[in-house]
Amino acid sequence: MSKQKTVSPHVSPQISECDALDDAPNCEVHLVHLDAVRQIQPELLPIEKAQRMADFFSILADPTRLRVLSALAQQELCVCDLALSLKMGESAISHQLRVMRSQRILKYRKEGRNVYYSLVDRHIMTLYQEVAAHLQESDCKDPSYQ
Amino acid sequence: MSKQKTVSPHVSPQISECDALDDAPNCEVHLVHLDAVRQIQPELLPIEKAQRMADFFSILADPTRLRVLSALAQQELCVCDLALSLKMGESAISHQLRVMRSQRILKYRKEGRNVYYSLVDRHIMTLYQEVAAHLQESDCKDPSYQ
DNA sequence: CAAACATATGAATAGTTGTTCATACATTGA
DNA sequence: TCAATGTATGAACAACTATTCATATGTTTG
Repeated sequence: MSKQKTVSPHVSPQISECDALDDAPNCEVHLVHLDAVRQIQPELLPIEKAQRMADFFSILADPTRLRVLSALAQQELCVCDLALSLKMGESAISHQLRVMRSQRILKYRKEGRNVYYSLVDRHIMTLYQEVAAHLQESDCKDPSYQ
Repeated sequence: MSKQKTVSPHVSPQISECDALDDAPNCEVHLVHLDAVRQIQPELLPIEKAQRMADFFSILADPTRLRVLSALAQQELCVCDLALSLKMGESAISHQLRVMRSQRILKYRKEGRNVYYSLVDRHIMTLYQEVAAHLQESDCKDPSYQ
């Protein structure tokens, strides 16, 4: 994660001459809604924060990791338990566990030659369940929500 | 999205001879916790569902899309407004809007030659805020939660 | 100590993603 | 109708991701 991509490497030429937005109202923009653009500006998620949030969501954007989480939501398990449960190689699982460890989603505990993983907290599961509910809804195409 | 990757194309050879897990307790596994593996099995997120959830989280796993959402959380905006706000090309924005439209996160409304986008509902923003809170917490490294 | 085992890690590969460029489509106004 | 404008889209490219294989590290047991 934390893809460290060059932050906006190419600003589009279409707007590059107009980047002094905050203090240059004499900008030669054609027909856009400058008032609206200025209004939302202060609440706009800054790039750095957006990147951190995206990194976090990226963790959950993988079916293998979600399945691991669904297993660990029930009880702590070691790598080979998880590999057997998901019918995947232990190396693949270990790699994914490291990803989740690095974002403080999982913690681990060594006991002999086994390493037992578990969830850091239930926060993730709340998200997990909310999205499950959301998907259920949109499957039913029920427009009555909100 | 919906990467249509071949569902578990290569089962690891380490466990391939042991895939009749549910009804073959005479499996020659070495030291794993077979009882635990069996316990969690019924609650394990199935691959297909995991894939759909992952697709959904993928939408939120991009800083540009998160920034677009933070803008549209305030008011509906047309493509060029968003492009100007984020200082990005209109094509890039349009591509991202399509992604979010396809997952029913955004809806749009045409008015003349402008297309105004807005959030389908506030559900997404709830997730957004929960993750923001989570990141705040883990920044502070406060272990008192849960 | 050596062998077996559990896990971790690095390199390599195939697949996916996001932006750009070029272009097409649709709407408006002259 | 033609030119200008706003948006959409396809192809191409670079960057990133997840799995696999091979190997390394550390632990237990004989």
